[in-house]
Amino acid sequence: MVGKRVIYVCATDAHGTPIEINARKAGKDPLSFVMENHEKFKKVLDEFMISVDNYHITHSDENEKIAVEMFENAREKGYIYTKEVELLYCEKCERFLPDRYVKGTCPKCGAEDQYGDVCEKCGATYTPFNLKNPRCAICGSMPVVKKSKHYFFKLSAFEEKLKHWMEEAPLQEEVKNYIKEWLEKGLEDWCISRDGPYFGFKIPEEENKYFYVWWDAPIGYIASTANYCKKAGCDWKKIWKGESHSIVHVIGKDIIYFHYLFWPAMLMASGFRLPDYLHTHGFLTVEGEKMSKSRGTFITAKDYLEKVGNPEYLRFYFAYHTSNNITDIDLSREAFMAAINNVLVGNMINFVYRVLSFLHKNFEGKTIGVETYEQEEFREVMGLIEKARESYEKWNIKGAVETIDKLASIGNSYFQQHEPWKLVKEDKKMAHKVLSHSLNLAKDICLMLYPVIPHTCGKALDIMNINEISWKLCGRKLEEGHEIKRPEILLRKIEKVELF
RNA sequence: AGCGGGGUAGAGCAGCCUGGAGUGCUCGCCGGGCUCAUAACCCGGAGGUCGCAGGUUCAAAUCCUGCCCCCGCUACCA
Repeated sequence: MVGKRVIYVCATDAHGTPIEINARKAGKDPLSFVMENHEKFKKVLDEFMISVDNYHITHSDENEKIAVEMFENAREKGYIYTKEVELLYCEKCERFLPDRYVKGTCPKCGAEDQYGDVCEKCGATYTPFNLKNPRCAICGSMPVVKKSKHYFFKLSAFEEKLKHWMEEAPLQEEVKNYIKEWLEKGLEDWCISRDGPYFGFKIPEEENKYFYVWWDAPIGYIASTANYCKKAGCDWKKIWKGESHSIVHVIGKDIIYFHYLFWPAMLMASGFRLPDYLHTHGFLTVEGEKMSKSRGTFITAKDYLEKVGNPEYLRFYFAYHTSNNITDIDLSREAFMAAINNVLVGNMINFVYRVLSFLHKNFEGKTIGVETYEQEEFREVMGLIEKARESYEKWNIKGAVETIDKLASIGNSYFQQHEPWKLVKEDKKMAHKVLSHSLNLAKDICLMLYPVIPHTCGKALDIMNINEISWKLCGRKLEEGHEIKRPEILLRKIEKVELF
C-alpha cells in the first residue's frame, strides 16, 4: 500500500518425531498425514484472507536440496562434527526416545508422570537419565541406555558474532534481554541429527540418520522463496544473499532461540545474509488461561469459522490487541464482543455508513469540492494518518487501529456538531460541504483499515468508487462531483458468541 | 531454583529508558443530548494508596534494594 513490493512466504512445518508418531497412531504414513494438514492450513489461510504469496511445505525438493547444501557448506568450513552420545532407547518401539517421550518420577520432588527434561510440579530441570522409574511415553516399557553417533553444529563458534548482531540489530528489547541469557551462559553446540524412525530428510552418506526438524524448518523460508521465484521468475539467491531485499521473520515467543541464535548461526555458517528484523509476538490465551482441550477452550481456526463465522471479526480483534511486544493476548467473550460491536461496528464502520447513507439520500451521492483537513475540527487528522502509518511500520498494529478509531471519533464528533440533518433543511450547501468533508475522512479510514479487514473496507471503497488501494490517497481530497454508489450495510454486530 | 516478561480505575492497555501534580487511550458504568446512522452517534461525570516495603531526590508510576503474586523459558518436544 505504501509502494513497497512484498513477497510473503510461509510453509507447513512437516518434520519431526511427533508427526511421525501421530501419523502412525492415525494409521497413516507421515507424508500423507502431513499433506492432509498442509491442505487444511492452506484452506484456513484462504478463508481468513491471509494473502501469502507462496505457501510451501518443508518436505519439498527445494528444501531438501538447500538443507543438504547448507549442511555440506557448513561441514566444509569445519562447523559440523560427529560425536557418540548416550541416549534412552525403547526396545519395544525400536526407537531412541526424545526427552519429551520419556516419562517418570521427578528426582527432586517425587512428582509422578513428569517429562524427561523438566518437572512441571517443582520446575526442576534434569536429564532423562536422572528420572526415577523412566518409561517410554509411547508404550510404557522401561527404556535402556544406548549409544549413537550424532552430528553437531558448532554453535559455540558463533558466539561473538551473534552477540555483535544482537547489539547492532534493531530487535525488540525484551527479546534481546531474553537471548542475552544464552549468550552470557555460553553457547553449547547443537545436535542436528536424529536416528530413525524419523520423518525428515536423510543425512548424506548415512543409512538411518535424519536432519533434526529444526535444521530444515527455517530453511523452509528460503525454500519457499525459491519455489516462489521459480513461478515468478526471480532469483532467490539474490534475495537471500544480496542486499536487494529486507528479510523479516514473524514468529511466536516459543521459538525465539531457534530464530535468534541457531538460525542466524546457520546462515552465517553457509554464507547467507542475516534477517533485518524479527517480529516476535506472545501467545493467545482464552478467558485468561492457556488454551486447554479439557477445559473446552482449545479453539482452532476452523472452530471459529463454524461458531462465529466472519473471519474479519477475528482479524480485527487480533489487530486491535497486537502491539509491538511479546505480551500474550487474551481472547475473551466479553472483550471480543466489545471490540467488534462498540469499536469496529459501532464507531468506525458506523461512521462510514452514516456518511455514505446520508450523502446518497440527500445529494444523489455526489460531493462538492472541499479543501480537506484545513478547518479546526480536522487539525489533528494529517498527523494521525502519519501516525497510523508509522505504527504499522513498527509492527504496532494496535497503535494503528487505535489511531484509525480516533479518526472515526473525530468524524462522528464533526458530524454531530454540524448536524447536517438539520442543515439540509436550512442551508443545503453547507450540509453538502459537511458531507463532502466527511466522505473524505471515511475514505481515508477505509484505506487505512484495509489491511485489517480487506473485505469490508474493499466493499466500502467500491461503493465510494475508489478503485486504487494505495496509502498515497490518504489525506487527498476527492474531486468535485465525485459520485458514490448506492450504499449497503457494511458489517453487522455480533448477537452472541458461543466460541467455548 | 535460575533467567526473561508483567503487576497502573470494574476490564484491557499506554506512560517508565531520558524523574516534575495520576497524565492518557479503549471498553464498561452513571447523567444529559441528538435522531442522519446498524438501540448506532455526541457532550459531561464518577471511579486509581501506579503489587508491597524501604532507599536516593526539592520531587518517584518512572531510578536503586528487598519481598510477594501472575505468565513464559531453561537448550535432543516442536
